[in-house]
Formats: sequence, structure tokens, C-alpha cells
Amino acid sequence: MSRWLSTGNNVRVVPAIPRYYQAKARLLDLLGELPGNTPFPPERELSDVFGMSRTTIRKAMNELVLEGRLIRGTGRQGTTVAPPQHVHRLSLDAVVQDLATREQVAVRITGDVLGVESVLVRGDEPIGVRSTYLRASRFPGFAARYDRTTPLRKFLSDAYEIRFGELHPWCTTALATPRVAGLLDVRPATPVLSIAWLGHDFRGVPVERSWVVLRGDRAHLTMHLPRADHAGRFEGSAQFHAS
Amino acid sequence: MSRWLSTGNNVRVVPAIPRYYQAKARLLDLLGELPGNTPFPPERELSDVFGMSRTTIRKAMNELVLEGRLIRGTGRQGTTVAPPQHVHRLSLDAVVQDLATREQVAVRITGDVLGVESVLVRGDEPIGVRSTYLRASRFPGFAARYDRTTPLRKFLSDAYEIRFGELHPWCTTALATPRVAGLLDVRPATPVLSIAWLGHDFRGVPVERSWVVLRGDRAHLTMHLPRADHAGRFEGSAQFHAS
DNA sequence: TAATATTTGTACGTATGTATT
DNA sequence: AAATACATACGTACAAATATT
Repeated sequence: MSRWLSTGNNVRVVPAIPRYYQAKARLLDLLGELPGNTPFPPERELSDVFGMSRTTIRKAMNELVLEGRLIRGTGRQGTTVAPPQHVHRLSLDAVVQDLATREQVAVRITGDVLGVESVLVRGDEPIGVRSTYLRASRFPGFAARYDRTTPLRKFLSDAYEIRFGELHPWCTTALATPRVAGLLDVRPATPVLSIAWLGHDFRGVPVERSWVVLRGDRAHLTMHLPRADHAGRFEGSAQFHAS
Repeated sequence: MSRWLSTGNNVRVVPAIPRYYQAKARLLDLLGELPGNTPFPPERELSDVFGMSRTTIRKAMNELVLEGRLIRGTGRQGTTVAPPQHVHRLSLDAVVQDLATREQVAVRITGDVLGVESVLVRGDEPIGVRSTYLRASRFPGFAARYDRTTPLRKFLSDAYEIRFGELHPWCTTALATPRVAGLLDVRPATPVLSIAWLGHDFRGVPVERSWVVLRGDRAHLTMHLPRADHAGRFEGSAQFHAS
């Protein structure tokens, strides 16, 4: 007979609501009463107070960390209440045109692949990683000529007379790889926002393959949608499909 | 002395690479050799073969599930290799204008808040949830008048003569709440793509508050960015900020 | 500067409920 | 009805990181 059958909580043998989820709700209550940067009770203490195992408490806390409500530090730092964060708003245009503030701009060449990687920052915090891959043979002397401060696409336009055409970026979620996690100062497998696109020149020849990863808890991607024109759009069927 | 000190793997006492991550790499190898829908070895068997605890194996498998590489079923279903999935591409326009295929369109009124919720589907699979909130007093008789098949924004335009202006949707990651998880057929706390916007009429009065959640493993959001015009954009500083 | 206490991170083993074949 | 396999939860142990003494 397992211990949690007799804790006296109104919990059935296997609760319809998992125990870690109940813990999460209680932790959220606690969180709501604490100001930012306050130390949060240690896991063992919460485990004692709630009468749940540390494993269960940790599972609940993990979600709160992923949601950006708690900040974990190793050792005696312990866990602290995340201060109400300003979520940075990055426009799709800034992301694509490389207009956001960058650090650690690195250029790597492997075979015919030219990689340009930079870390996007706001204040002192890393909020994203931007990578662009080009064909090295198409951009001779790039590593030497690129000053690493000019927005990449502008440089390509100016120095190599590339005329870029329109873009169709796509966006999805992903889990941070250990490498990206290190750059973004999050744990591996943290959910991130991933934006990718293929850049063509005005003739339709693919030139650029780019990829941006953003910390979802620190950055929103803002987009623009012009005024809608509904004329002739709808054909009267619920099975109407998006393009 | 814990067991894993003497397993004979080339693993130090606390490995620089966590054990669950080594497991994940091996599982990925295994995965690569199996065709879609093949049964995956049970957790206990992998635990035996790898000489790791089931907890560790599960942690590795959890990430593969989140990444859409494995599909878990309870009971004798077990875990299976996810077939190479077609990732559906949803355009921002289709999401916002409500042009995607919907099911379970529900209208709820609480106080002056009118909520319209629908499940976006592709084939038989739910890929997203779309919610719109309106001021009930601004749309008298909505629940009775709305046929639940016309794209919502078109209906509002036609029936209430709303003239919508341009939009600035924003996009981020989130964790699926239990409710959304149920609708999307994923586990709670699965990372999802969240797209939100405020709809104003042409006078700038806020009319619509909407929110779409997409399964990141099944759907990409596609966007459109017109041809770039760099003239006058860059001012020669790495500190140039995005809007 | 060095030792010590605290707290998180990882990992192990075990037990039992629930769903499915 | 029985076997199988995942889901949840408990308890324990120890390393690493950090703050405090």
C-alpha cells in the first residue's frame, strides 16, 4: 500500500487530476504571493510541506520553469521567483533582415558551405540565435570582407549585388539542442520558437538558407498582416482549405 | 556505491554528457533503422539492454515524443515509431481569417464576453485550437445568427458591417494546458505554437481578441514578407534596434 | 583562503494503477 | 480473464555548484 493513499488529501488512488498538477496549482498560488526575485522554498521543504515526494514537486516546478515563472540556480543559489519579465518583441522583419542587436558574430566555412552565426541579445540577455548558410563559391572573399556589424542581408546586397526577392518564412516550435541551449542560457530541451526561410534572388535562384531560434519565454515574434480583403474568398463550405 | 558506477560503460561518475542524453542518442540511432509504425521496444527492455534505469530511459523517450519521433500508447499498444509526418503548412492569413478547416465550433457567452472556439483539423487529426473573444453587446444576436461554418471574420464583416483594419499578430511558444491538450490529443505541457492578435475596426476601436494554438509537431505557420527595401534602414551601428 | 552547509541535478530501484490487446 | 506496457508516484543516494562561515 503506497503512502499517498493515506495522506488525507482528497485524492483518489489514481487521481483524475495528477498529483504533480495539484502541486503545480498550489505552487502557482504561492508564486502569486511572492514578489520577483524572492527565494522560493527548496524542493525538499515543499516536498515535506505538501506531503509529496521530491520527484513530484520537481515535475511541477519543471513546468513552472519552462513557463518562465521560476528561475532555477544550482547549489545554494536555489530557486527564485522570476520577476515580471518584459517580453521582448522582435519583428519578423528585424529577424530576417538581421536588424536585431547581435553578439558573437562568427563566420565558418566547411566545404562550400559558409555559415554565419550570431547571438541575438537584449540588454545583457541572449534571446535568440541566428544562423545563415550560403554557398561559399557564390560569395568569394566573404570571411575577409564581412565586417560582422552590418546587417547580413544588407551586406550581401551591397557587396555582391544580390537583389533579394520576397520571402515565405515559416515558424514552429522545437526543443533546444544542447548547443543552442548553451548559447541561450537555458536547459537542453527547453521549447523554443524556430523561424526559418529560404532567400532567393530576384531571378528565383536560392541564395540563402537561414534559421532563427528564439527563447519563447523572453521573445515574441511580431508580424504584420495588411487589411483584409474578403472579396471572393469564401466559397460557402466548411471544408474550405488554407493555402 | 550506486550501480551505475560499475556498469562498464565509458561513463565517468557524473558524465559531462548526462546519461539520459546518451540514451537519447542511442534511441535515435535505433529509430533511424526502423520504418514508421513499427513497435518500439518497451521501456523495461531498453532499460535492461542499455543498463540504465527505466526513469532515465523514459526521460530520453519523453523528448523523442515531444519531438514527434515516437508515439506513445497506453497498455499493450506500447510505443511505436512515428511515421514520417507531413507537417501541415498553415498560412498566417488562413489562421487569422479563419479559413482553415474547423470542427466543433462552439459559441459561449459569459457576461459580456462572447467566445467562439473551434478545433482546426487536417484529415482526421486535430492540429490547432482557435479562440476568438468579442464583446457580446457589440454583436447582438450573434449566437443565433452565426451559422458556425462561415469564416468568423467574414461573418462579422457581413452581418455587423465591421471593417477590420490591419493586424499585428504575435507568436510565441507555450505549454499546452490540460484543456487544450485534450482537444489536440497531446499530453499536458506539450510545447505548442501560440499566435495571438487584437483586431481593430478601421477607426482603431478594438473589436476582437483572438488566439490560436497549434501543435508544433504537426503544423508550421507560414508567413509572407515582401521584397526588402534596404534604403535608409541601417545606420551603421551594431546597436541598431528592431522595432 | 579553506572548510562546511545547502540546494539543485541526475540516477537508481520499487510499487501500483490503468489502458489495451 | 490474463498478460503487457505505459503513467504516476515514492524513497534513496550522491555529485556538482554555490553561498556562508
